[in-house]
Amino acid sequence: MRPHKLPRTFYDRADVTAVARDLLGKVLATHFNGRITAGIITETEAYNGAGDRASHAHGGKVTPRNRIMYGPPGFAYIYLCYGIHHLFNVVTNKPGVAHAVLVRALHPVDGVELMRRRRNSRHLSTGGPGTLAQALGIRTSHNGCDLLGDLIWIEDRRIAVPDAAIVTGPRIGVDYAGDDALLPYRFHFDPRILP
DNA sequence: ATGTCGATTTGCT
DNA sequence: GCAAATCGACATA
Repeated sequence: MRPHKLPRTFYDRADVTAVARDLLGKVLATHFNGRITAGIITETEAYNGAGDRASHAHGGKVTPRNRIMYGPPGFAYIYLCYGIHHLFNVVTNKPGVAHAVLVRALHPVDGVELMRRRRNSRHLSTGGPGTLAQALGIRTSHNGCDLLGDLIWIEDRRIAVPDAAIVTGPRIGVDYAGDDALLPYRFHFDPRILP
């Protein structure tokens, strides 16, 4: 059975926090050099574009780095953080509206051995935004990748995450954003509830 | 041209 | 618990 990729309409929504919540339980997959690695999304954060002081697009500013966020929904925004970590985001909403969802953590399901090798670590950890990108082989060169293409996609495997299992809270590492740092834009759940 | 800081992780003290 | 790693964006000169 071919992967059931999320349609463009999934990403083309006005409420970026709704997309962030609905991404929990979906499966993020990469297919590089004939090898597939994938994991269930367990943690996300919404970034609400121009009006959000924590967003790279705050105030509507455009740079070579963040311009992909202003494009159509369903594309990958990948940037380098602290000079080292490749952070993976999903662009949402209409062109011109720079909404994005940061994928912060995964529960590995496919290609676990390859993920471990990429991490070059004894323990496979995909519990942070930088480590999950490394485990999936995602790099800044994949910035702008179409999530309905064959390199990186997100699929629906009908894994239900009940509202009661979801914890909502303020985003991580955005203390500089003033009041916006307090917004409940972070969504996560404990992967131990999974079958 | 130079300096500071960031949507972080790791290893060493 | 702290600092190194190290690049893009921005402020200051």
